[in-house]
Amino acid sequence: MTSPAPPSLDQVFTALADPTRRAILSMLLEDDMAVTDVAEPFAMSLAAVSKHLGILAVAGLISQEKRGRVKWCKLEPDALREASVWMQAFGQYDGVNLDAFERFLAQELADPALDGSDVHSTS
Amino acid sequence: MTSPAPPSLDQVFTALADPTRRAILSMLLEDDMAVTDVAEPFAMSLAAVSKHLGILAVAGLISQEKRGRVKWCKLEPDALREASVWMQAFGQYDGVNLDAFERFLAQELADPALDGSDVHSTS
DNA sequence: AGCATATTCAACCATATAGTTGACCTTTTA
DNA sequence: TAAAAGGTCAACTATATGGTTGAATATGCT
Repeated sequence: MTSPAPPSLDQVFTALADPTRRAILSMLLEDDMAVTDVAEPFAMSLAAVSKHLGILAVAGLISQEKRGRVKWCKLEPDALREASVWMQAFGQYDGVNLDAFERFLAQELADPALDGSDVHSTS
Repeated sequence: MTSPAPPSLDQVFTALADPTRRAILSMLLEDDMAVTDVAEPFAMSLAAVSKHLGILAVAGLISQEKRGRVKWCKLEPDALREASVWMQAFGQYDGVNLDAFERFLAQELADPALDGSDVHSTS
């Protein structure tokens, strides 16, 4: 078998263009999941979700490892970095909202438990 | 005429998924260009390039202004901000809570002035 | 062994996308 | 005023995409 081609920007951006696939990535952000569990919240067939996962895998955004009869899906954030870097070339994001973003992250990472509904409250 | 809907992540990522459109963005990074000049290096019809530019415009990635018979195309890097920040959440911070992040993003995009940062500072 | 579970495969359908060509409208120029 | 230049529109074609269903393939359980 040939070694897999590195994911292209085409594949990464195409994968990200679908809201179902972005939702899947969000789910995998929290934890690794089996295909069936990924599919559960969606109003579409298991086969359809399986296809979406295949597209995400080809794009390098997730990896899939089969243990027993269960195929585990894992977020692979590295693939996003290439695309992110590409985008940075266009953004003069200097002052925009990265300051606010970093403050958000600081709070988020400091105390993920209290982010229920008042993300920006300081209380 | 209705005010244009703000570009969605769908539209931005879909626009970025095509190599021709990414090449166009690269060209516009250097300078504003007329439609005919944008089309010149591509081995496709002017109409096809015109369509690509329309897709980029709907995604908010470029703006188009008609002066005389010439329509000038200008890069609008701000539209990349939302998508880029969305990606950063995956690329760098494993533990980030996406629900909170989405709320942050919604507020940020709705009213950047409210977040207390010096949004337009020239670093 | 036999059945249930987890996942994919294959065939199919509807719609979207990227491209073409030729006609058309508007603006500039001779 | 007539012709050329800059773009878009409309109709069409081919292919890609996202979804379905039913059958097939493994693996695990009793």
